[in-house]
Amino acid sequence: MKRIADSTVRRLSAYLRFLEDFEARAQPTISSDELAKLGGTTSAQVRKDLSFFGSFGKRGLGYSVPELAGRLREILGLGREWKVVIIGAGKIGAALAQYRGFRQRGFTILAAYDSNREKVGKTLEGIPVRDIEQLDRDIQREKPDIVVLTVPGEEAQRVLDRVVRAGIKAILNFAPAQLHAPADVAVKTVNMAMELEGLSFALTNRE
Amino acid sequence: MKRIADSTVRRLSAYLRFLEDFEARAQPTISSDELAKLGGTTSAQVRKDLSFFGSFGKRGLGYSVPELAGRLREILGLGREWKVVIIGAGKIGAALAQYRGFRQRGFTILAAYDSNREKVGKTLEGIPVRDIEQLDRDIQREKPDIVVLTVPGEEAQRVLDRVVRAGIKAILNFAPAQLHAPADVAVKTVNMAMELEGLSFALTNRE
DNA sequence: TTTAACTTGTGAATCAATTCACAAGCCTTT
DNA sequence: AAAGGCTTGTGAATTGATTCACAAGTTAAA
Repeated sequence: MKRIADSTVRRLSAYLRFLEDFEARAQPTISSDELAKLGGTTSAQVRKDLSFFGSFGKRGLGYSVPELAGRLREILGLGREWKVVIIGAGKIGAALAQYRGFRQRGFTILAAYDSNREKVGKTLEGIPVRDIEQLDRDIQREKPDIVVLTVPGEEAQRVLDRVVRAGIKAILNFAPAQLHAPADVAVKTVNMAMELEGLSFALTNRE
Repeated sequence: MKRIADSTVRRLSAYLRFLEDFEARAQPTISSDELAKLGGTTSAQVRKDLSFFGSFGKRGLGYSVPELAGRLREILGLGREWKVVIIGAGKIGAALAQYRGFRQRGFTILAAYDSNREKVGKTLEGIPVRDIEQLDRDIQREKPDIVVLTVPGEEAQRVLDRVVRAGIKAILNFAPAQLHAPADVAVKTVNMAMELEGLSFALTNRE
């Protein structure tokens, strides 16, 4: 299969969100133009994005809302449960642990890990906090699919190396660090400082 | 000035991070190739990124670390203080309020706002939580530069419209919603669900 | 001085993403 | 059954980003 651009996947994700709204309101069909308006893009872009995966629409009519939603869930791999562990039981870890969007989309948080003995044994928004020491063992046993990193920047690469060695293939990183991973491991980084500096740049360089 | 791509600005931000490490270690110069390796890109990319803003290096030698760091701070608009308010004093708001990276880079959090009377009057990690009702008045008086949105998705657009009307030109959005704003308003959205679905896609569509 | 080893800055070339534009298909009305 | 109004799917064209490749400048050593 041809390599799909990251930007395309993000848009598919957005389309699915809109489709779910329409599903809830029982609207039967939607056109590429409607999806485009909602997503701030163009109808050609919407059709091109979908065309990488097949042709799901009816000329003259548009797309069946439930059918397209189903297809997108399939494409995005949302038909199954993904098991997630959070490493770092700080404020960000806590915020993520209570985030409903996780569960809603089939992401189950198994546990959080921390090295702080104060936190271990307690729960974080109902999720057990375990000792980081048992991480490797637990990965063997529970086979999580995704690791969310909310550790300090200095530790992020070390933890990443460790979970990659244990077989993890997908990482969502909130640590402010540039991480390096093998090509077969998907890493997404959310870097607040970078976003803020993007805004600072935009405010500074206005024509 | 020619339009600078978002990806370029993000890389500049990354380069600055590396330069600060080198500054701390008092290394006097650095080459585009070293920066590239750290940032997971190529030396040509580094030089091209910088070339949009001038020529800061010395052939045969590389870049003076403190000079280039200074230039990048200038380009990114980090020479001044940016005033930030957080709207939504929930878990994510709390996580952001305590995030040290903010202050470190000259972003001062003035206040958090919430509609929940329970929270108003208290503090969030040392930051006062104010009634959302006084937001417009406070924006007039304190003139914040950046608004961070951590409200529920359904409310995000309404709050955005409101702060835009009050004159805000930069918004960092954590609500899972597609926001629409006038062209002269910079909006950056951090959408956890989208990142997770990106990982789900990557795990699903592995060749 | 001359030479060798580096490294920048930048047009040109390539690669990638987006937009255009239109034939082809579907539905409704007459 | 024909016409009119929509809307898709997709090659082609365009626009944008990245990579190539090399002249030109710098330093250090001989």
